[in-house]
Amino acid sequence: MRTPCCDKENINKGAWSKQEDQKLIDYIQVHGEGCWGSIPKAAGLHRCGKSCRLRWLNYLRPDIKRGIFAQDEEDLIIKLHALLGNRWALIAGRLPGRTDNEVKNYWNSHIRRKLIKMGIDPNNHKLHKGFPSPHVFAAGTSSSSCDKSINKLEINNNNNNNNNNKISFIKSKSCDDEYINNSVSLTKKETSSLNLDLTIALPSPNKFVIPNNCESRKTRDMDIDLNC
DNA sequence: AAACCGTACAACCGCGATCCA
DNA sequence: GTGGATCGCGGTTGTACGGTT
Repeated sequence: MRTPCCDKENINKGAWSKQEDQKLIDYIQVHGEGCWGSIPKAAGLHRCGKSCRLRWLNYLRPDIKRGIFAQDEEDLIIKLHALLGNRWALIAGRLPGRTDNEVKNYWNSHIRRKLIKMGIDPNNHKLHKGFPSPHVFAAGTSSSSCDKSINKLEINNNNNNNNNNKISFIKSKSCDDEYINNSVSLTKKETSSLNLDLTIALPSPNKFVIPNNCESRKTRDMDIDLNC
């Protein structure tokens, strides 16, 4: 049984006041981030450290870009989600000034709905079978051809050999065809000719395993560079 | 004008990973 | 090697707000 992260008795919850925000900002400006457990007491806040961390990282940090997402940001989120699944922190790491919480919210409130409207299952980026007019989202919006539309991307590392890592683009065959798992296996070199330009740095072979369900967190420190 | 509904987003919660004594 | 503390993440909830009936 874990002990609670904070004493529930004396702890504020819910929306932060301006005064609380200012206290946290002032403290971090002087002492820097980190040691979240001790920050509330030191800053004179009746909040738990976890709440302070969240407030700072998701809202108060000076480098946070607020406001609506640009089209290219949205495209990138879709691409990265196809690649990484619900790894919001990793996705947000590729969007300067955006937080994982913000990306996650934007996905759930905007993109998810949009994909569903387009007949695409947001969970696996596949077209729903029998969807009347599959306006497949383009993996790169610059792509005008449906043939280039990539609906799912899988990475397999079957034999723990970096050189043999295969990146499989599950793509729709054409705009009019029913959706088919038309798996195209490409080596890393071959991907350079696609709109989705991927270079993947592998920290170690056994970290480069993305399970099909993308649930495992064992790959959280995988370093992926996308140049889109 | 009031009630209802849907959306957006801030914040919380629980859990696994990591750190450190 | 072990266990508690802390961190970081993703899922979920709560609520404010705008639009519709």
